[in-house]
Amino acid sequence: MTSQAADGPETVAASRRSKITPEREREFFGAVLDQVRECGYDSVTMEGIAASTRCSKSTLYRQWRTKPQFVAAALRANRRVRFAGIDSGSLAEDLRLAARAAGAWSTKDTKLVQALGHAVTQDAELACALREALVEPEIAALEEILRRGVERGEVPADHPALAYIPAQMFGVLRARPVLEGKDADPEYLVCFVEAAVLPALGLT
Amino acid sequence: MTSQAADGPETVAASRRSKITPEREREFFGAVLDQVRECGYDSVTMEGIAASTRCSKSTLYRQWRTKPQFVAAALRANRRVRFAGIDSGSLAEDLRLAARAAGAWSTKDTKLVQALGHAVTQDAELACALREALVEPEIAALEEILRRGVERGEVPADHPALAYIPAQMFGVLRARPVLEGKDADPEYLVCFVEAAVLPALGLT
DNA sequence: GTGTACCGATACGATTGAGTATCGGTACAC
DNA sequence: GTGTACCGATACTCAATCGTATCGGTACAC
Repeated sequence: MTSQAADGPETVAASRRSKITPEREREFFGAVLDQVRECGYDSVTMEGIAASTRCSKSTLYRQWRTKPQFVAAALRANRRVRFAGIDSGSLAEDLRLAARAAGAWSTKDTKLVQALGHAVTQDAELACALREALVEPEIAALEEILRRGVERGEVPADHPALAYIPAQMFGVLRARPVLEGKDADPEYLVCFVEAAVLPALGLT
Repeated sequence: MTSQAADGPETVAASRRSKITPEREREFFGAVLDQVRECGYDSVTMEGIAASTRCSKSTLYRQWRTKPQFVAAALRANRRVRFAGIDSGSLAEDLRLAARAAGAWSTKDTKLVQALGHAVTQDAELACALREALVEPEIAALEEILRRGVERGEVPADHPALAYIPAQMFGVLRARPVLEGKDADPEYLVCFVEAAVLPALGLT
């Protein structure tokens, strides 16, 4: 809040460039993502965000030039690795843990992907931000889990099912709400891993 | 099949109730679905459809009361079972055939689902039409395939992987474009079935 | 105390699209 | 020939939203 007074020579400009604190920014970002999840990208309005965060439209347009840029910034700021730090020493257990973690985020993430699904085809920056925020980090983490399993010799490196695991996890996560009207909760995903993924890999 | 929709105070209506022939109607429906796939639901305008089919907005509003009703009608008219008639006598082969068929439709279907993904949460009729057109028929057909396999004794009725097969097929279909930027073509899906689905079921 | 720079409120311009209304033209029934 | 009912064109109403501009207020620098 009080200026980070240990900056460079241009401290004045740097510290007072914007009066919007990181907390305040997170508020904006949280509001816009909530709105997107709830109403869809097209239905979100800058006026609505301004009203719900009790700031003015001017502020939003001053900080971020346009609506897609604003949403993209919110996505990037929300970037997080859902299953970081999973490393139990066993591939099967890692996959179960990953399933559980993915299930825990499933409601919010799926809604976001769903809501942005189309907007993404119209704005390249938005598409990029979505990939960076919700797709690539998780896929990379999953591949890392698989890589370690291979390295430990739990499964052969050229096992044909390996390549499909990320798509399976991702797909089932997104598909269940459509098919069954229920979110893919942790239990569902763990059962899926045990019933389909592990057997396909030849694990227990 | 005949163009008679919901409207008839009986009468000679059968012959001249609407001058719109079934062919003409298919033109409208084709145009609107193409537009939806290409630009998304929100970006589709009744004016645009009218212009691209060289009819007048009045005609569209006379036949279908509102935009969502129009799109829903188009979806229902487009209803088709992608893998009807698959029955090779072997579960593994049936699943391969289903994968091939699903892959063949994947580009158009996935775009449609993607484009309507959000609109569907705002209009119940649209949601219903989408389910009826692109989700339920295929799931039902797939379950029928599985049922026959169970009946033939190829796989036990309570095999835990069975329940996840529809979600997997559907999910992988929708997930690949997001993860790899490529459509899930028939070869990809067949490989998936052979690498992951059949092994999980304990089929060669 | 004075200046600067950002904030919030609000008004504004411009565009766009849904849905309605009007009107002339025309195919078919009788 | 006359009537009916639908079609296409077009003008219109109404509402929403993007993005800009204006203006007063205020926190901080000096």
